[in-house]
Amino acid sequence: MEKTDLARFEAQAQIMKALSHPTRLFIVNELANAEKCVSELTEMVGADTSTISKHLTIMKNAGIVGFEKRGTNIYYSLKMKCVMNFFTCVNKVLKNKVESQMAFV
Amino acid sequence: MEKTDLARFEAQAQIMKALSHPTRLFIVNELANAEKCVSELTEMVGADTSTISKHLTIMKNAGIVGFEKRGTNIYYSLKMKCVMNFFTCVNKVLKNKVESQMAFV
DNA sequence: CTGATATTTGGCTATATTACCAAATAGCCA
DNA sequence: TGGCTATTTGGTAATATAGCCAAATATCAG
Repeated sequence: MEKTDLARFEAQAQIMKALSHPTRLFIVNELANAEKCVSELTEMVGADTSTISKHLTIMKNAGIVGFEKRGTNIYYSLKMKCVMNFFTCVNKVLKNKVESQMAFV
Repeated sequence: MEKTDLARFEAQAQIMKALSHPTRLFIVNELANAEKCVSELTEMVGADTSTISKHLTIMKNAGIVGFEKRGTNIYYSLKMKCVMNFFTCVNKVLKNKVESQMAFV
């Protein structure tokens, strides 16, 4: 594998990794509808504020979400809109998996 | 978060996770061109055979790749074709990241 | 400035992932 | 059968990730 290719795959993998956690996927789905502040997301998820903050930092660093400070709140929004199309693709794979499991019944 | 939603996000996260490693992304890209057996991929990556085998198992379980046994070889192929579109999306994010870093120079 | 709220950061523990080596398994051919 | 090649599986050590608590930081209202 070429060195430049490796660097590209590592960069891509970092973005994929930032999308590889149930809570972060939940957040992405929420932000697809509307921007939300940390406390709103915290309440929706039902975890510690610091946990949500860290999840948001990971996605912020990956370039998936953006943020805007308004007063004491920080509003996060979905920057990577195209990720929503991919979920359709992922759901297709899940559907196939379910069907192939059905075949054994 | 609803219980059924959580289950869906967990399932999606598992697929994303299976795509969150540079070596696995390399393999996906190779398999997009043509099916390959484990030893071919092993040579291309330059890692231990068992390492590649485990990467392939992860993607097989996620439903990302399929396989076919022919003689002593096992040929892996890309099942989740739509993932290739997503790489375009991921590369857009990377491009934005590079540009926003340039802004500081 | 003080107190109250919102968010991030540091520290710690538990768990998960990765890579390599060694050994097991499977198919093929002499 | 016995040996050869291809692949998977088990074991282990190093590293990364996730969650919570406590503490730090920032903004606002009085």
